[in-house]
Amino acid sequence: MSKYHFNDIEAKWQKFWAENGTFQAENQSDKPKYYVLDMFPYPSGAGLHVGHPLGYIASDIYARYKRHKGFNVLHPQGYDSFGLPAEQYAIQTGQHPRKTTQENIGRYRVQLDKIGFSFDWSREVRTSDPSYYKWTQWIFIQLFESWYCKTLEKALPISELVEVFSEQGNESINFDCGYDAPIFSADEWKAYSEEKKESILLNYRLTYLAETEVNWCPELGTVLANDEIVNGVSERGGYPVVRMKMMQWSMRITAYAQRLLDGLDKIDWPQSLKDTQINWIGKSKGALVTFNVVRANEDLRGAKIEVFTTRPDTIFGTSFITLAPEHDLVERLTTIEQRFEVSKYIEATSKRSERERMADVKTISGVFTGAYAVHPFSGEEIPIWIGDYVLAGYGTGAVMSVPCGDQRDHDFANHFNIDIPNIFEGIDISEEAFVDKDNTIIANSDFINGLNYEEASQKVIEALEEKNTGEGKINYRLRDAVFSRQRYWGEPFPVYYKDGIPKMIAIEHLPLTLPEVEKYLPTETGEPPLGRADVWAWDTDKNEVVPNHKIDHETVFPLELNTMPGWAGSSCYMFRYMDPHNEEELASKVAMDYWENVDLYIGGSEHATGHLLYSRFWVKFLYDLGILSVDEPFKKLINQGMIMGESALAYRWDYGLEGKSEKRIPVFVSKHIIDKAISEKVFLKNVNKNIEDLVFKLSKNHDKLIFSSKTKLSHFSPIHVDISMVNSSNELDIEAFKNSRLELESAEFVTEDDGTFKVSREIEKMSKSKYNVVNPDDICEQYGADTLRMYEMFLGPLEQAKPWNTAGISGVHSFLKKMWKLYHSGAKDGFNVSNKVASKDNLKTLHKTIKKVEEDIKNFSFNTSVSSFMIAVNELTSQKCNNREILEPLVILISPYAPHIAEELWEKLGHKESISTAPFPKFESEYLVENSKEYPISFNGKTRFTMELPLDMSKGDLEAAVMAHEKTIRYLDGRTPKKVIVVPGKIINIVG
RNA sequence: GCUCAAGUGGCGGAAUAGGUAGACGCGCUGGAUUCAAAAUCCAGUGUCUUAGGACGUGCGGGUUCGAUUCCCGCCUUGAGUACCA
Repeated sequence: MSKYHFNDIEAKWQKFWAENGTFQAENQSDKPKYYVLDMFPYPSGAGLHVGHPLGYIASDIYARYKRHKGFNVLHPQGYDSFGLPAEQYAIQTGQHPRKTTQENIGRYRVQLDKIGFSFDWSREVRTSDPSYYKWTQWIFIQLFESWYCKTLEKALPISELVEVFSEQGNESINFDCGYDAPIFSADEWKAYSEEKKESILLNYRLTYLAETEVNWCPELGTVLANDEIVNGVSERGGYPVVRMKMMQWSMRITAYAQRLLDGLDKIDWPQSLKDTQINWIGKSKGALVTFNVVRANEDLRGAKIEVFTTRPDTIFGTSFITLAPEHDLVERLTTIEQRFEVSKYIEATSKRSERERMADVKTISGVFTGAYAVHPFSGEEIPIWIGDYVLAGYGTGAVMSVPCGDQRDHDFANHFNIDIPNIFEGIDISEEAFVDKDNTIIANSDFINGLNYEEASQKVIEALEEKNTGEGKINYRLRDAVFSRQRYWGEPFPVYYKDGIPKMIAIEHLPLTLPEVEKYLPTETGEPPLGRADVWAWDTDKNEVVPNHKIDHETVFPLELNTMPGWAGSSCYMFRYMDPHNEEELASKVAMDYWENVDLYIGGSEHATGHLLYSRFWVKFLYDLGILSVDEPFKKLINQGMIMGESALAYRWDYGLEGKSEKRIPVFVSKHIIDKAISEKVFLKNVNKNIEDLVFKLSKNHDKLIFSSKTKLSHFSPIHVDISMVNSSNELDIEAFKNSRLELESAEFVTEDDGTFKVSREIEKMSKSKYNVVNPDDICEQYGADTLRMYEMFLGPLEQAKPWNTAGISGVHSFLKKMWKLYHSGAKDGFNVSNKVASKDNLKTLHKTIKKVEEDIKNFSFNTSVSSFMIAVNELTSQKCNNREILEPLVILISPYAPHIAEELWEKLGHKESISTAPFPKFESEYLVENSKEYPISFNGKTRFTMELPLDMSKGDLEAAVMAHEKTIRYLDGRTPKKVIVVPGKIINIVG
């Protein structure tokens, strides 16, 4: 009987698919389209581990399934190949990031190919290719040439805005995007200098250059967007981040805040991910209230402070106003008497890093400005304070403090002995603020007494608008996204500067390719790495890049030195796949109209507030421009869970040995001995004889190893051990471990009585530094790609995080061997499939499996369909089934999961074409209700009658069958049930 | 603190419009085959048991003929978010 030689089979079919372009998608077809996409990988130097392909396997199964169902499937893959790791490697080694990136891509491709994905590689994109980033630059220019009209709620060409300005000024323009434009007339506009016009327009553009407060990471030498910061440190590397002002390009994503929220209703994404985006956008409804300043510094009288509040109903509880330390008015507002205190306070707060400020939310700090503002309704004078609990970046950077209704205001007022007026009916606010707005009845508040939150808020807003001292306002937490990075390995901006005004390079001259530099570090003067390029100036006559020394500010101008952030290249790549070689357009209209958007997108949830938000923003923008016919990039999204590594830890005795590292012998103690010492509180040397020997050895080296009844796990340091040195019983290969690192050569090991050394296990993220990485290449080599694919699915639900456990793979592997055998048993020399008519049992097994597998694929419940395959093959084996009628559809069923073995068997079954588009088998319910059997029907413990019921009848059919006997079924008290639910042998539900 | 998700054998996990709990796999036990091993195959495997059953899906209640599933209150774990006025 021929054996299952998976290595040969897999190599054969991978070659076949590549040579025949089996998975190349056509941009025109009579078939319906389906677009399946993975989040493309960043090709890191470490290569793939078994966790990376999880999502790719799932999407591949779905793509292959859809091909069987008669769809024209687009399933491309590419590389997100600009980014920090390659650049940092370049800084360390001097190697060009292009080179290392290319090498890494090469390694990725080999690894991916071994797993047998049905990617259409003819459509591959790389974000660092000039032919690709040409279109990233092109989109940037489109954004620059557009502004967002709030009246129409869409982006419009900036040229139309210029027309309006020169015809009627800007008074009628509804912009409302964080820029208070000074009003000008048409005549004034025409009289402005070119420079002035440009600087005004810059405030309207969807990408704009502005002095913004940014998150500067000194270690990385670059600014970071909000989503690139986690817990106050950089996401990559965990370096501190400080806030500072810099001239930066920004993306006006805030213009799209509402549409980004609304769009979530139309797309099929996990609710948790939608929640994350909703939270990030952070819409809140409230009011803008203007307080007039009185009793301030002489020259500031009559100034206005705007505050944003979500609780306009509590306006009569305002007993002070608090400004963020960074607020514009702070310096000018402060009275002479308070000037010293205030500047001291501002200096102290500015020194604190973002992280310190976040970590230390309990400490209340602030300072009085000496100034007062007047309450818009009561006319009372209210003190103006400064406090760092008010954030400059949210709302207006100033709040009306209502200590009775907000805990932070309450704490602040208590701390500084400020009045806490009570405006709530029957509520005691002496201890803490009353924040429950749903149960609020307002009191002591003039015209809103007795009203609830809803009514009072509305009345206050009406009154504010009437008095022209405020208005209803919706505020968003979302900030505009900083788009400049002071890095080398990213897309260059297609921008040059003429008299300090940014100008776009004409589209026909793109791409503007990344210049060569000698070093990848910032310049000595603190400019970004592109400041080192010698050939980085734009000649507006020749329309090309020329050496810097030719800059004359007449026809040759300096180019932008920043590059674009990582998310620039990933925001629209899904459209480039539709027509990746098009040199005239991002993709042809025909291709984009045909493929529309991604039907199924699979990737990690860590991109919730980055890529997945920015991508939606750019797509909505391109939709406004009429370039795209869809305004969401991804119809359905699935977040695959992470596959975790199972780290092995050996415990090193460290207690009481601090500071003696130079002469210390590392001593490792087996896990069970430690556990025993801890749980039984025994002296360790009583546990195991070889500890005494060890103590003796150590004492010669003037160290002492003391285990006592007070031994704790924290007295040991867990050291990561390479998982290849540990067997499935958690026993360490001591020799291999000793030889793995120089400092372990002399190490001593306290072993179990049987001489073994046990490690403990911990589930952690897979990473090289934890020595817990499992390489898919090894698995493919040992078990085959089909086994890897099925096992990764079998591990558990797709969305769930789960540990990798190589031990379990044998079950899936032996299933494939059994599957192979099904087609080969009985004949000495190989393939043995008969044309006999299949038995009822055979057909039952087949159709049961078709039903289950198709349901599972539709529900993305791939783990359970692997179980169904196993059951099917076991049943067919014991039925001695080798009928073509059964085995041919069976191999199609399994081909999305295990495509190589399926192709091989398909060929052996006599087919010339690839199995990939063979029609998916049809489920016939008749085969499942063929057999029937006598069942006793009983309820309330008593047998009532027996009736003949089909073995695998659906629940509904069973019910119907019993309903026919309805009259004979009675409760013990004689009532007749309305509905009877039955499973074979038992009545299980009587409703009546 | 807030939001969300999840707690089922030794392990990964099945099963929810409420209806035979523990599918399937790993592991373990016994057997066949083998000089032996690997591989393969067969049987068993939630707990207790007086062998008839009894008890079992984090804990405590509730609804129901019936609850892993629904409701209320806890506990635990994980994820996200965090002075957002």
